[in-house]
Amino acid sequence: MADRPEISDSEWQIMQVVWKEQPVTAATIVKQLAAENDWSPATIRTFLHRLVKKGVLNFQQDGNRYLYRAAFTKAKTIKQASRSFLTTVFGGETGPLLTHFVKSAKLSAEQIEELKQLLEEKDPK
Amino acid sequence: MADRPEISDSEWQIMQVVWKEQPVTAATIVKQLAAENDWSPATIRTFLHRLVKKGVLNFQQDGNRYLYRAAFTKAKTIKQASRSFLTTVFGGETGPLLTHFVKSAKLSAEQIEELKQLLEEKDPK
DNA sequence: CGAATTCATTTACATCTGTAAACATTAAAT
DNA sequence: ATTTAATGTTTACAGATGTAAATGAATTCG
Repeated sequence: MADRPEISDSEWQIMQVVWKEQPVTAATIVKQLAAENDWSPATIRTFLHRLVKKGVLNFQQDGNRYLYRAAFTKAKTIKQASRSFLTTVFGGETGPLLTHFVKSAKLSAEQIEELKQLLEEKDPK
Repeated sequence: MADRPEISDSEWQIMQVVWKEQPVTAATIVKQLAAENDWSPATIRTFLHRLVKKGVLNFQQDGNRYLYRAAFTKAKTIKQASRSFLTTVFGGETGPLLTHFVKSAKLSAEQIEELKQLLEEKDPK
């Protein structure tokens, strides 16, 4: 439906750790996600394998283990997922999406200010 | 992974029509989506069937066809999907999500104004 | 060096999705 | 009333996803 490599929900969790820690070993990812998600280490390794197969992760051998790296930037991947979500759930209408999230958000004064600033600078179209 | 009835991308398209037109027949949905998505009528009927089975759609018999109705409001369903997306892609951080969408959005002057207004009224937390 | 441990790869399997044809039932047309 | 058309139900099947054990290869410990 969406763009090239489709990343599932579980795989997103893996990727979040990868982007934060890369280059990263499977062991590190297991340490950070196994408990939190009640995943067995084998499950996490399966996800890593699939992500490599999908071309979302690259790796470099280091002794008997791999050092994984994201094949795409987090920004780029977020952009694709966001576009897809916008289309699917909000019919492509960013206005309503923003309204929804602004209403449901808990924002600090600084964040509110920053967003107002961004809106200020935005030229209407 | 997320909340109760999981709605797939294709199913979302069906639901968008249902919320707009309900009560609605399969024929109407076919008319609106078949061409656009290059789906055969049979495919659309499968989606309808699955949505009923998932409890996302209800129906009422009318002669030999069904009149479908959404079991949940669009607002409620959007809310769940949005929460899920926020968690998965933005790690639950609404601030960055808003920043992202504000930056990528094409907004009319009115929309910008409305959003600034909403932010204005928002008490920081 | 052999044993134990650590990784990655393969295999497994149920459920979900996308996609649609086959079948049965009901309504409409002749 | 019989055929035809419309509509829902069942069946099909490949690929994706969640979940994980079995297997094989490499490394480290004794």
